[in-house]
Amino acid sequence: MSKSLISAPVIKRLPRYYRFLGELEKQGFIRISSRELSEKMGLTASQIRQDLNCFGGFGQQGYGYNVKELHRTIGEILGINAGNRTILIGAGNLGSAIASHIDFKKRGFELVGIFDSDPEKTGQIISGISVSHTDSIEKFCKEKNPVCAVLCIPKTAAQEIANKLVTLGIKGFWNFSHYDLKMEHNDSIVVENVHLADSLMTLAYGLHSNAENNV
Amino acid sequence: MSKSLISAPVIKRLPRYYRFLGELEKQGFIRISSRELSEKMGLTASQIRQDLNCFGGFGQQGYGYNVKELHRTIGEILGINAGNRTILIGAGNLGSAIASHIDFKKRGFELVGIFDSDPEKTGQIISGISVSHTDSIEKFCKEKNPVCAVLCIPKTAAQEIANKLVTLGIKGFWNFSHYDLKMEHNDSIVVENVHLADSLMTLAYGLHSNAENNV
DNA sequence: TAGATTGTTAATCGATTAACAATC
DNA sequence: TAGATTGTTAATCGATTAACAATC
Repeated sequence: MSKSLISAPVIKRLPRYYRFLGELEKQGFIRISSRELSEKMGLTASQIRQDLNCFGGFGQQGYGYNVKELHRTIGEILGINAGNRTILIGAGNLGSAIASHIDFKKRGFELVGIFDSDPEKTGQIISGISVSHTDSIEKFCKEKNPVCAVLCIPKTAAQEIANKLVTLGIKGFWNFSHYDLKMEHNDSIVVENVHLADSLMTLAYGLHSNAENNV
Repeated sequence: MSKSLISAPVIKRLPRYYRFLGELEKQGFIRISSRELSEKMGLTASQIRQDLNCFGGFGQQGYGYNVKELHRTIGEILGINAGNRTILIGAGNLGSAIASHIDFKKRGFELVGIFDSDPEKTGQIISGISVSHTDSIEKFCKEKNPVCAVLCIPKTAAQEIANKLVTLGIKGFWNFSHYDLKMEHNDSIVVENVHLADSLMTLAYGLHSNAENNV
């Protein structure tokens, strides 16, 4: 068990801090105060200090934070160097795009296998990896022990495949299947659901409500 | 102006309600109580009743909610039938996948144009639409008046293109560019940032923190 | 040292949950 | 009618913001 002691809102903000600090480092910033960073990010300085202090005192009174050091530290906290071995299931439009477009290495992952149930896709090379048939997942997992799976499959198949993958040792899911995976009674499995359609509908609401109010 | 009176957490939950109700409708449910729905969705019944009552009293005491009717109503609230004319900029891996994979129609959008700065891409057909060169965006907007833009371009180009699109009448952005668009002093523009890399890093954190705690 | 800015505690704000009267 | 379940108000909880003493 042992749920993280850090609250979800804080964790969700970490990648954004990481992103901004990386940018600042590139731009040559050596140090930055919580106030300066808060203005750039559109947060309060208080929140930044509270957030960072969940993990330790990374700043220095009267000086601020060392940009490079803080960037590196947050990367460490996020697990940027974990190299989690990862498989991707479903080499359709979206799956292929995710495989090619996302820099897994930079985010703490290593893409080691791509699978699809369509025999026509088998053998295709995506992002330097040859697509295998889903039938071979079990064998692959036993040999290579991946810990993470990206699901780019229809929602009807998602839960079943996820359950099977858990028995094969998968500990984390990046789920694009328009379905909320349920991993009941199993706190050791982490799931990140990406609901692109939900995101788009939130945008629809924004446009709709603005239009209604003649903004 | 006129910021929505509904809080962001509520709005973000609407698409999920919509999804679950659609599923229930398909499964033949005629009515459902807040308690029953709360169990299926992993929320409290209180929250569901509070959320729905932001928009009106859709239920009936002693009975619950009519599934079909509630589904339809939430769709209406989200603006599922708005048919927002939409252009997509950046026909790379991700852009093409989004264009093909997302059912824009079903979410209140109509994809009417795809643009890329690479002349090699011009003329390619993606999701039934011929890719045009970005140089022609201005002309296109003046003729077709799209209201929404999907940005699948590198982060370095995002802000500049977005600014230009705003002058051409674009009111909403679905932004995949790994960059937080800033539309200052302009409440009439809505932005939905999709940070796939941030999502992946949140997953990295989950795996990392679980591993640390020997879960 | 004086000035700046953190780390941290206390106050506020907002969101979630609980309770219950209204009512189908 | 009696039972069920809503709509809504009140209580609680947690997250954000403000304040300030500690300290570089």
